[in-house]
Amino acid sequence: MVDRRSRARRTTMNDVARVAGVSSASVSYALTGAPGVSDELRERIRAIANELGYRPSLVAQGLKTGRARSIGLLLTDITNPFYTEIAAGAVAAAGDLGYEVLISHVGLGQDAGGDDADDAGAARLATVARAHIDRYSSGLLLTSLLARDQPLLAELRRTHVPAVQLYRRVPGEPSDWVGIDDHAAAGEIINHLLTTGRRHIAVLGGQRSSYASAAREAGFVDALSAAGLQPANPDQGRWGDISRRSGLERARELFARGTPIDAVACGNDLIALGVLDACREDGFAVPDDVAVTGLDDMSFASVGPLQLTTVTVPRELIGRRGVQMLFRRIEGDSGPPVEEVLPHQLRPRDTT
Amino acid sequence: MVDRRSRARRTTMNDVARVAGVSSASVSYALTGAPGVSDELRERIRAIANELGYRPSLVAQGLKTGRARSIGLLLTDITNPFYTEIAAGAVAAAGDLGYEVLISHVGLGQDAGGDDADDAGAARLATVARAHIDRYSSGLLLTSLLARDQPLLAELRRTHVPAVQLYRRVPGEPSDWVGIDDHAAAGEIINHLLTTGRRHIAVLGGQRSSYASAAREAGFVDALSAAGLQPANPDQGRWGDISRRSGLERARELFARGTPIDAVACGNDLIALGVLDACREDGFAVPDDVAVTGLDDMSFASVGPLQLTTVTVPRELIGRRGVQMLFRRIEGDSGPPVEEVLPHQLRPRDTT
DNA sequence: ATGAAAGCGCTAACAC
DNA sequence: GTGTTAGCGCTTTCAT
Repeated sequence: MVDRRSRARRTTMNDVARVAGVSSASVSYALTGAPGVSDELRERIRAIANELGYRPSLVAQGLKTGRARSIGLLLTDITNPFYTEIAAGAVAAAGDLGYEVLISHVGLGQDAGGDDADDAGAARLATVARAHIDRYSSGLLLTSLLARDQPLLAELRRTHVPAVQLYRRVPGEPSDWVGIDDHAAAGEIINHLLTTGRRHIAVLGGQRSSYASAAREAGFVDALSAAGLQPANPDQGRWGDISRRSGLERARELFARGTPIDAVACGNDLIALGVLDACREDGFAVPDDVAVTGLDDMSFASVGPLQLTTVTVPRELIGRRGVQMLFRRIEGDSGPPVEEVLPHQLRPRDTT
Repeated sequence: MVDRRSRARRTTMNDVARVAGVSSASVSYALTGAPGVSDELRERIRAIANELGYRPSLVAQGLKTGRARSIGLLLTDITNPFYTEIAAGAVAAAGDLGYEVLISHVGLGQDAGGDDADDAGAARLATVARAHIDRYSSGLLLTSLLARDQPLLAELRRTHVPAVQLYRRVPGEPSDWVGIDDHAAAGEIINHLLTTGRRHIAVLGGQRSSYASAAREAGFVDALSAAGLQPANPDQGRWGDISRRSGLERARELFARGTPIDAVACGNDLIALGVLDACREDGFAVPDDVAVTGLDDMSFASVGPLQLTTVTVPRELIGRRGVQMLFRRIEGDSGPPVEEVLPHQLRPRDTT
């Protein structure tokens, strides 16, 4: 085996036991703090373990206990700063609880491609999730779930794998979730746009099968309706990926179509940045010719000359609360699903 | 045990063997594709495994083989888009090779705080690295190493844990590395600034103990010297964290000091964004009053009105190559350390 | 207070 | 071609 040759053998609990002249059970007791050894022996064993540079094998421990003492955080796109800010919060909170967070970048397929065409995305996500489970992950933090991921969530529930959804959620699944009131947030954006005199507002949302995106779209449309208006662009143009590229491409189309437009309300910040790219490309002045709004307030939404009007959400807190909710489940709480709505706030800046 | 109660028992290889009426060895052979079973039996076993929803325990596999078939990617700050773009490349490349990438956000201490004061940072990094090792990670991808992390690198070498350094590197350690020619890149920035008529150039670099930051600082200074100039700010003002906050704070100080300055050359993009924030705050026009340059070309360095002059580096490729280099080592290659210098390119944009 | 021993679920000799 | 078996390094009864 390549292994045994290339890798120096680890110091094991048995090595420690041998040197200390005790059984491995005593070593286990001593090191884990369990009762069963005298303080004196405990100290002696600790010293020897230390001396030998012993570190317990988390793999053996995991196999024995069935738990890895780690939680998995699945990121659809690690390149999206909004989610990495959530991740930072999650890691900090888990650290406080003595757990590790192992992050996976799911990649391709999820936020890309058509709305339903990509079962590949669902499959990939499920594969990554199962890999964490097969490593005996104590629980899963899921971001960016789409309707098509419902079977995965159901599987997790059936197999009693603790999981909480962050930000996005699959409707109808009895699962814990932390996020914001997307419908309200979107409404506030529209009202702000209305207040500043905009009337020809195009809507560039996320994926139709994303609950959050759908809620935002509805929030945009409803607020517009309340003012006797409707989006300046047709329904099918309103859905797409929540990426900068998609924002750019859809804005180009929108501008090329020549429909009169004085604002673009985007489903998230990334889309809005793409729209800003398109404005620059096509020579539209923001906000004079056209206003642009985002939603999320990721940190790069406001940098120097770039000052996107958006809705800020407590990113770190989402991560922290998610971890705490997950912990309840890991510890055995089997109460009804908790859905926690965190506060958001409109951030008017320079693009409106 | 909370475990066994709350979690349905997994289907094991033994379950499959029992149902198939064969030994677990045959199941193992059948499923791993090893010889030792007839095609017929193999198929039957596969079908049953499938039927039962059997998935091998990666933990048991790991304990047995000593390898987890996963690689660990340590990110100092998952919130820094430059590194997440590298991460995306690494994940893609590892996927091609049938490995998983488990990402850790090291957090606090690393890129924050003083230069040496924070041994806490080194300790935290080492802890995270060891956690991966104790999970039998096949190898480690390390980013953002500082001089103080040399002991960790030495430990990895001693214990034969394959590791490659991405972008930053600890000098003097015989370890694989992929990155760019920092000194040259910094020089090109200065020459560009000089060409556009700037003469009072302040330098806002990264940490003194970061090899890359030091090389860049030297590149800045050397290019300035070649033109008979020197940085407009004193040496001690040139070092700091590679964060937006640090850029903002140091720029404020710089501007407050009142030294005549017509350009700020930053050690990376994040610092430059902070400087841009300060310019906006203090009413400095960019580039008319002052030019600002970055280094890295992370994707958010150019968005709509934000068009930072910087040096672009092949981010995804760094991740990909890193994984490939790591693989050589995992497969047993024990040749001399490889240092791969990837191309970079000046990207003049609107801040100069 | 301490030790012996039985697994956790898998792989890899080694028998047959 | 197929089965038996001995661990991998731990935790945890159960004896002593």
